[in-house]
Amino acid sequence: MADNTLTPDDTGRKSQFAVPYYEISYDKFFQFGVSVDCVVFGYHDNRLKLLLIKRGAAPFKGMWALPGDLVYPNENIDVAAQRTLRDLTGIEDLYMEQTKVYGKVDRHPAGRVITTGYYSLIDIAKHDPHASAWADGVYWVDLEAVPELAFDHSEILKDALQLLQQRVRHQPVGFELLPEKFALADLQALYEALLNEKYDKANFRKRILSMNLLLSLKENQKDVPHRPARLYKFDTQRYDELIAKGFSFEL
Amino acid sequence: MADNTLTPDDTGRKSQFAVPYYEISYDKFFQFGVSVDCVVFGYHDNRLKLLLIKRGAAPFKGMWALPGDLVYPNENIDVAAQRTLRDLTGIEDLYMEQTKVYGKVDRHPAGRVITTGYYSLIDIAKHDPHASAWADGVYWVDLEAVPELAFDHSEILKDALQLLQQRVRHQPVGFELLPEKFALADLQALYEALLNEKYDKANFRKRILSMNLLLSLKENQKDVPHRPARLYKFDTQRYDELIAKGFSFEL
DNA sequence: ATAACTTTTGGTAAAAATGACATTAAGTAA
DNA sequence: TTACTTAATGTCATTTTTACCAAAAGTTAT
Repeated sequence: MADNTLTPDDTGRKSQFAVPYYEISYDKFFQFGVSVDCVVFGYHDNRLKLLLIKRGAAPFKGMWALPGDLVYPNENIDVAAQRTLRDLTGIEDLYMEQTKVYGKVDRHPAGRVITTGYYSLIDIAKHDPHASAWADGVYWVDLEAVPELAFDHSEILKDALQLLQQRVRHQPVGFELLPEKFALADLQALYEALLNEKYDKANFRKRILSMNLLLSLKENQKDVPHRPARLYKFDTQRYDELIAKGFSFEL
Repeated sequence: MADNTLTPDDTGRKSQFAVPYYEISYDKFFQFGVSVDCVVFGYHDNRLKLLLIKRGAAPFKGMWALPGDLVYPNENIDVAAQRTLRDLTGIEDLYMEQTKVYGKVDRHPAGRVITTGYYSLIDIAKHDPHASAWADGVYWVDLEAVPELAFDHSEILKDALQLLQQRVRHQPVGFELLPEKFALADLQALYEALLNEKYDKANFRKRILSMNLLLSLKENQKDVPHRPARLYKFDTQRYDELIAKGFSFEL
């Protein structure tokens, strides 16, 4: 727990390692809990969704929260983020990226806990999350309908959303949210949903195709009540080549 | 210190708060040290510089390192970053922004310490750093000449540099590095140094001025052996207005 | 089979942004 | 006054972006 009576001078500490560090007790400084919180975005039915849990225990029992957990003292934090999501939802090997650190003194009622936000994108169809022991359940919630969250999770979400929009514009991350095979109109609808903008269909097509990042498949849409569109898939290999040459994706 | 014999199962812990959190001892989880490390960029003589300290004590005694320190248990981490820089260099109220968290288990020889990187930009002429108690000294080092750093600070620097270039392109942060009043050629030289590119002088001028973010002063350069250029200053108010209208800076 | 309909797909022309370069202006130094 | 240096402005060709049109290709209803 955080010692709220400690002030910087109470330690009598003048400098970090003025004498060999192993001769000094820095116990006062080694009292932090560290956690990770995952902001997982999904996409379905033309809408952006967020993976949330309903807290089954105090504090904030009954409130919605981001999936997160404390980090073990012998665990890398990036690994902890992966583990948290796996334990909670069964989802493995997800691309995750740090957003920010949240380190206010009283952000957690159980003591001094600093947390790192991670954001991730997945194709909902591929992953059916299941509830874990300590959450009543895990749900995909429409982003528009997300209520106030536990802890400072609303702030974490806000920052992650901002990063997402950044990334979507400058890296081809949008493809993470789509099935392997997709039509250009699907991709356009996704970008329009993510960025709250409208694009001309013909021009969007030209822009995307001119990047040479999509492989045209010999396959069309099925079960659509009109002319089916050609399906494409993202060309990872080509993307890596282009990046190596200094290409930078811009929408 | 980190307990390296602890494994996730040793705690017998199944869920974060399955019973009220205050009835459980989570001591095992509250053993982290937390630190901040500052990547401070400065600009002088057309060259980008980095603020470094020479470590006066173990570990990594004698090596170059980023200015950084442990966070107090009752101190917000953003505040800790400001304090560290103030104690070390006398520089106050600096604009600082988080870069990333570094949370590998064995990144610090004194125990389990996770650190947050902060980057900042300053006009060197305005700030003369002075040595503190626990560092031999604080120096501006030419970025090209930065050697291998202590801890994982080289990695922190690499990430901060990447973020800097990002920011420079998409936000008008470059102005932080220049004096209040500057000529367009100064600004151009700065951007060329930051981004390793060359611009056409006339076109750079048009591009920048068309953004309407600079106030033309009724004042010229002094002591130059040729026609002195008009001085400008950054129009913060106008920038805020534009941002409010959804304008986004792009170089 | 054909017509009506819907969406894909390929194209074109105007407008806008970019980039290369030339010219003029305004100061300093001899 | 002249030479010199850099600032500042202007022009123009090229490329990129945008708006919009029309043909093509499938589906559904008749």
